[in-house]
Amino acid sequence: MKVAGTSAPPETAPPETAPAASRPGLRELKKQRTRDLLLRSALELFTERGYEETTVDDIAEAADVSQRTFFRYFASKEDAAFFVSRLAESRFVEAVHARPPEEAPLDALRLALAASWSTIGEAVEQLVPLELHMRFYRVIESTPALLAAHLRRATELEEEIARVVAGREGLDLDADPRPRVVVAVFGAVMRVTERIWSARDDASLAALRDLTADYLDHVAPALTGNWRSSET
Amino acid sequence: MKVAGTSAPPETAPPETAPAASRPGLRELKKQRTRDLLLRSALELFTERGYEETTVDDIAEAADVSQRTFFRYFASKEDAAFFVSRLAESRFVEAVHARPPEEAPLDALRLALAASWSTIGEAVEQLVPLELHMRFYRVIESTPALLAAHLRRATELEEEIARVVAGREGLDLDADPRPRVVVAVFGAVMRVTERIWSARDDASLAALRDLTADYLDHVAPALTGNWRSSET
DNA sequence: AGGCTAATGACAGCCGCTGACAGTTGACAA
DNA sequence: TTGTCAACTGTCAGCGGCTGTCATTAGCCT
Repeated sequence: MKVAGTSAPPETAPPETAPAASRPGLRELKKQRTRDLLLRSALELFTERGYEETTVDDIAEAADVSQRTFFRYFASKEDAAFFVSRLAESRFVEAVHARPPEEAPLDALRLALAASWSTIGEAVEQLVPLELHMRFYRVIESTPALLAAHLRRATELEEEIARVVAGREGLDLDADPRPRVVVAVFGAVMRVTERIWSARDDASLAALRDLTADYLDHVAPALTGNWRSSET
Repeated sequence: MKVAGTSAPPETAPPETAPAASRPGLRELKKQRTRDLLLRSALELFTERGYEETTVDDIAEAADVSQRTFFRYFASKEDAAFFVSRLAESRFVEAVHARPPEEAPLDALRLALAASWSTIGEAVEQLVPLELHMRFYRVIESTPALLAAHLRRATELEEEIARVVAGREGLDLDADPRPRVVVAVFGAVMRVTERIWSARDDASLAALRDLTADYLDHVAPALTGNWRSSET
């Protein structure tokens, strides 16, 4: 039986890193460096050997710290794996917020996505090479445990976005099914796209962007009646 | 690093149980009983104490076998948790297969679902009390690790159904995005429904059935333009 | 009855993860 | 500068999920 720890685990983002901006300080700098090093070491090992084949000890050793220290920076091995993704997702959420409220919900989501690609790319690059992050997506798709975690995180993100959409439209999220339904549909198409993309050769962000745009165009036609009477 | 075992793990369904039908035999009978007992013990403990709070040792002890034996029947703790779900899902897949090919894809999925509820209920009851299975759904929704696994399994199921849909329509699954898109949309609505349902009081199968039907009616309206100009 | 083989239990060990404790090292004031 | 405090870290021990190994048990078949 696992009990809730008395100490505060990092979970998603270390809250104590906040005052770093005011005045870095040698201590904060070292922490930042250790975390970045752990992060890069982890992603590199994951993409080279595979996620399951990489032990936390391997990562810690690559970053010259103890295994215990790894777990002081990341709540779990999985937490480290999705650290960069969290950044990217928050950019998308911001983009949705920024959409003018007169746009229809599904359009707003599409346009927010289109607008945030470059921002996402830049944000990722601050942390790790963009190409490394993109390659890691293939590891996610091909590793059951990671894919499962990815999907769960995706639904959490969808809930957050559904709240934004409901707010835009002035609706009660629990009374009206439509916000969650549109967002779920949007998310579903995104995940189908990710999957197809990760199975292909071109692992670039541009390829993902284009494929996503293409698939989103097929949502409406795919839902209407008889496919055989209309052209592809 | 985990290595692939030399022995064959059960994974999803024990393949050696196949010849049981020809002539049960005392051996097969005992195996069946042990597996059923492990399954029920697991689900009961999961719903009573929670999934994380139940160790495999607890389950094994409740079924009077060693922990090692548990892992001979189920590939993992998670595998046991979803054993019943697998049964239910296979019934749904069969129902999709049975739909007349002239129905539009989304209609076929809806009608297959509507047609399979009772079949699913019966199939589940063969294995464990239906009410136990329904209660366990709430555990799934409230346990991150289980929810993640559930979502991953759901996407695998969607891939299978997408193949069926593509077959019905005579399309190449990898060339035409529409089969995967409809199925993904359908699945997305299903998961939203499950979530809402599990948060409510009425944990009955009938409640899930009605809620699902209701939400599926909202798919088309939710995707079209301006919500404020049309009624809820 | 006796041999064959599947099923089981007992044991050891890996890996993810956590609590506890002690040692080290920046931060900050006297 | 120096001393104190708090933060960061390493070490160690231990739990739970999971697997390989091997000896033992128990159904099956002649």
